[in-house]
Amino acid sequence: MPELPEAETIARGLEQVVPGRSIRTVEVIRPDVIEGPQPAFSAAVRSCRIRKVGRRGKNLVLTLESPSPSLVRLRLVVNLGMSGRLLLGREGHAAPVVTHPAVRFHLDDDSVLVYHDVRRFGRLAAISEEAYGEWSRRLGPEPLSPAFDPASLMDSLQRSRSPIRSWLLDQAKVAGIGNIYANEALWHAGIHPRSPASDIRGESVVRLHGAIRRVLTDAIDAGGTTLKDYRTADGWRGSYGGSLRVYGREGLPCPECDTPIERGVLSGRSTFFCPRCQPPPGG
DNA sequence: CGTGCCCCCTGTCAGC
DNA sequence: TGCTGACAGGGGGCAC
Repeated sequence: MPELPEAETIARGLEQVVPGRSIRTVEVIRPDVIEGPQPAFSAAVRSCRIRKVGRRGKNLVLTLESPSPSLVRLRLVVNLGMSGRLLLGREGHAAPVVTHPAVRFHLDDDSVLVYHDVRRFGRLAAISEEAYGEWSRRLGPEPLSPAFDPASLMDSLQRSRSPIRSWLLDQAKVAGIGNIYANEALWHAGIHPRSPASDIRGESVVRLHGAIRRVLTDAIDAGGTTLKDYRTADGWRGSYGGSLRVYGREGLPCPECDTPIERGVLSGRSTFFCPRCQPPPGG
């Protein structure tokens, strides 16, 4: 669910308020969302000071500093899965959106950071800087960073025959794109979801690069897309849903040419496209 | 390196 | 009203 724009919105919201605060206690309500042994997780993060809240791909990354033995740095990586939320509230004044708390971080200023997850597909991991580096290296480039440019995108696309929609969902290729923004970017670029990655060349690569950036930045500006579960750290909904051109719009007219939007299934997941603006590969 | 298929889990909605 | 099946933003593992 939450993709890059949603994770970015949450990270920005938390970055404004939580750095400098310490974790007083950790309450693990649903141990299955913890990566690895839960006692080790709790012991690792307890008493840590939060230094920074960032993002890598769709994951939230909190940089923590342990007071003992000697200001050891570790990273709290939060993958929100399909229905995860990170909500900041006041102790004893849980927001009404908190119906399925999985982990509560009680901070030293009477606030609580709640990891909330109905389906519990999300995961929380407390890892060393070294392990974080290894994990991060396995992910593709950040699509909004200078490292992601048309030339390197073209290079990467040439090495795969995967349908482009599947290619975009592969976090090792580009980090942070999920099913909503993959479908949206392909519509903006005029590329069919089943087009083999290596068939995308020249001007199409430039259009795809631009479409990915445009869709992601516009979605960040809108605070993300709330279809159902996603909320900002303050519990607000994202408003990019009104800007979706094809996702979830089967049968509705294409905003560009009025042809009804079609829905297909690719690798078991829905894909939406305009059959006229996004001509199928090979015909 | 691909693909499809299954699983994790809960909630919602359409159809009967 | 209730039951059943399909489906949902993610990702990992499996066989082929």
